[in-house]
Amino acid sequence: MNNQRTTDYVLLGVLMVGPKHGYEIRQFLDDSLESKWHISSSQMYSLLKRLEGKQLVKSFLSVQTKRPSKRVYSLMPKGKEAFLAWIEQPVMHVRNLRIEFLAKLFFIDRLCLPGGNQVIQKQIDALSSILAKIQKAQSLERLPFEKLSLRFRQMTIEAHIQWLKTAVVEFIEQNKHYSR
Amino acid sequence: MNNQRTTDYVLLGVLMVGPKHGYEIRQFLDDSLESKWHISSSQMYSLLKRLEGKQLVKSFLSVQTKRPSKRVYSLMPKGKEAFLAWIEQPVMHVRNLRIEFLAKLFFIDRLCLPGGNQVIQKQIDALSSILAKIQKAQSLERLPFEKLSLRFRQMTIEAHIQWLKTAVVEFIEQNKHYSR
DNA sequence: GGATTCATGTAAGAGGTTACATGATTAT
DNA sequence: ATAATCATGTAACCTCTTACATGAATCC
Repeated sequence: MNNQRTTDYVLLGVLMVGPKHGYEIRQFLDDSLESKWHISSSQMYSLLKRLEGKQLVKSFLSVQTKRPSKRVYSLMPKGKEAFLAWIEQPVMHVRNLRIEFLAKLFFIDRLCLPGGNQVIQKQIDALSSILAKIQKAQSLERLPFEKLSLRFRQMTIEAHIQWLKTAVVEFIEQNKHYSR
Repeated sequence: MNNQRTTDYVLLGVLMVGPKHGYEIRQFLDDSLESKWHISSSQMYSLLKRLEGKQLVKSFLSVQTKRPSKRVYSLMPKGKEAFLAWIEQPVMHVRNLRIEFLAKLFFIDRLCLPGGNQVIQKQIDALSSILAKIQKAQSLERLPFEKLSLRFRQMTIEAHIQWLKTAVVEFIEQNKHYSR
């Protein structure tokens, strides 16, 4: 239901580090994004093929003598563009914030991408505008159950915004020395 | 990705109100759970068949002269049991809390089920124990990114618990006159 | 000698979605 | 006349998962 192709972008992100074959991508994900991003290997292989079909990625077969041949994937310019565009665009479904936004922050950190503060700020703005709509709806709503439901969203989003603000302070400030 | 059969329970819940045919169930969901639970009609019809296969629900065909025949579904004892067991059991995936727990509260409200306070309290307890694990992990974690990730979960769960506490006060207290 | 690592996949299925088919009746 | 309502479904597709196949190499 899910993440409308976020997995694609995660794969592109892993290839931003450098060319890798499937098995290596999997290891990378297991090591670094372990708790945040799990992917079944069968799905990963099929996504890689699809990404190649879309020309976001290219591959060559590396034949080895003592190990099975492996197909090494690397980013195409179009893939890099798509990845960077994804990083900048705020997550619009609150439900996906944790998994998707954390993945973005992970790559900003790992790849030392510039503009991390802006990405976080954009996400704060996106959530703030959702929050404003909810608050408006709350003031009009009479039914107690609906109010309860709206308050759930309100309180959740407020917590997310608060967290994003701590992220600006602790995460990005700390990484200033990387990006300079 | 999703809700491991929560939809089944929502359908059972709708039938708790009384026997209904598919189209009516759909109308009920659109009217009452609109924003909280959307289901495509094709999926609904196939779920109803599956529920009947599991003996949670039974049906008969009601032939009409001026309208297409309709298949009217009603709850079997086994279905009622399964539904009530679902209501009592707390949601264990924080990600599903909003959609799934709100659905439970909706039915508690609509069906005037007793023990609403207990259901909320159980959910608070479940979240509190998840929170405790996260706090333990936080104290051991050194990597800044992992800490950030854990704090996201911590802050989200704290907001949910706070919300649940307001739910006890506003929602259930108000309904005391129903259940007595 | 047995388990694990390396490496890629296929097949089946779960749980959804959208688009479409059907066809009468009733409201505008 | 045409649009919406009533009523149930099929077909195709999407994303993702688990289970399984394969087979050499290396670790213990």
